[in-house]
Amino acid sequence: MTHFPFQRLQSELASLIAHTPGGQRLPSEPELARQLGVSRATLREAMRSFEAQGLIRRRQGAGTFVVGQVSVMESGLEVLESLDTMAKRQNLEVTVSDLQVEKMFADQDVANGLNVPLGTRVTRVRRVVRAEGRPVAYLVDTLPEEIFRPDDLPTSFHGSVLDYLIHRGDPLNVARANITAIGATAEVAKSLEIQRGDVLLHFHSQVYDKSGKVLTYTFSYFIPGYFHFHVVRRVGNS
Amino acid sequence: MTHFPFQRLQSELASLIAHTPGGQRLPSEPELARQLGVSRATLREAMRSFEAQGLIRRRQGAGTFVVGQVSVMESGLEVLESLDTMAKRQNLEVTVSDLQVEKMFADQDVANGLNVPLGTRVTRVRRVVRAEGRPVAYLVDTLPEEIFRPDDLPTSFHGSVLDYLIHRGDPLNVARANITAIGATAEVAKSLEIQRGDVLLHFHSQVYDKSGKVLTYTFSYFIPGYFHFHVVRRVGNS
DNA sequence: TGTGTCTAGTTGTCTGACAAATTCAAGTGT
DNA sequence: ACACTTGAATTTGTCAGACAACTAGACACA
Repeated sequence: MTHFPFQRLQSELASLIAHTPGGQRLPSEPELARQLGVSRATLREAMRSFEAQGLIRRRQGAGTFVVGQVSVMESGLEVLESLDTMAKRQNLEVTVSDLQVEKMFADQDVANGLNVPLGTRVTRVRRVVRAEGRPVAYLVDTLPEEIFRPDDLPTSFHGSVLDYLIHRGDPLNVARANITAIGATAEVAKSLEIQRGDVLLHFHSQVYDKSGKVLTYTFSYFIPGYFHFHVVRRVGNS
Repeated sequence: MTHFPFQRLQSELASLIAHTPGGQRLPSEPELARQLGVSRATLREAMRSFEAQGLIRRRQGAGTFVVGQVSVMESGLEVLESLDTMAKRQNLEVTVSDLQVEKMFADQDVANGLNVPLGTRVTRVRRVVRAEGRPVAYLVDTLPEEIFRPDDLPTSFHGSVLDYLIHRGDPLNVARANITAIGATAEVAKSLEIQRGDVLLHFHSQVYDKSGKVLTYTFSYFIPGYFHFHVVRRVGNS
């Protein structure tokens, strides 16, 4: 039952990748196919699934490389803090790239997320967070323009909307984060320099002020392995 | 730059799948390849990545089907409750299959997770949770044998270790859950009837009693889309 | 009614080939 | 000595066609 080439192949490939140091090149596809006793087409289908898991990276003309893991960022989800402060707390070097700030009008999704009428003027901030030069997270914040106007950007703005609001003294209260796992969409894949469909941890969250109004509506995409998110759960004794 | 066949193909395939009702069959591979203007080999590589996202399912000899979403289970992570009570709270029908209870000795990972010496006698409970007949979660609980012995299983035991401990009156306190996204391993893929490498939400958690002792060490794997996990985060003003 | 068989259709895999991108060393000119 | 060009070798990306394995439905038969 389990002797389909594809499944056996995945098993052996997983082992090979696990036992190969990060950054090192795998044998070429024709060579690997010969060693594992399958055709190149079948091998490539299996490779595709490992690429989607972020375990390998293929470059035409160069070869297939095993990606190694790096230092992780640890965070308890009960506390709302930016990636930047999270990184600073752990003495990790992170940089921000592809910072974009733009005006737009609320579509249905944004209107729902921010709890504002359709077509409301909003500001959208996108950024890619990198650790050790590689993209590790992609963040998209959307705020009502009355909260955050692109024009009054301080020169010190480094991309963290949350840090900016806190520093500005806004009366933040709580955030609600929805957590799931997804495959990367085209837009996200491009920003994180991965393939469409690669596995990502996804937060979809809102920050409320003390009056219950939504201040920001945020999509966060994290490449697994670089982060350790945890949460403490209390027994529900109703 | 973006006109490589594979990327354009993924885009068009995503659209096709999104616009096809759940449960319906897609055109055959030769037919689709002809329509989209690519070879069948390239089409299959793209298909593989969508299968890994759980959007389609292929059956040799039958065809390729898009999987429709079903009702979701909603849960706040701050409260520790079993999947069963979560489902009952929402009037959802869930069933348990492949329930296995076995004795074993703690390996390095279990010893760390339970904070016990290597080789300690432990009990492991595995089960697959199904909604509407399809697997949606795979749970592996590991407990010291002094806490839970396979022999004293009540006949009413339906798989939830947590419910059992609570009902027995154990002084549970809190749980700590680590959250990440992973590709399915061979074992998990088999249990959840998916492909190795398919994207999953993964919890890796410990339940503590009031004295700080670890009662259970649990691995949970959730197929995305069936669950809505959320957590409330408070602003960290130290 | 039930059962086995046949057949057309579909996915799984293989083979061989060529295109496109990368790398690196040899060569060339200044 | 140094910068640049060229070209061959290597590697991944894509293609075409073929056959095997499997499925579902139609059909004949008891």
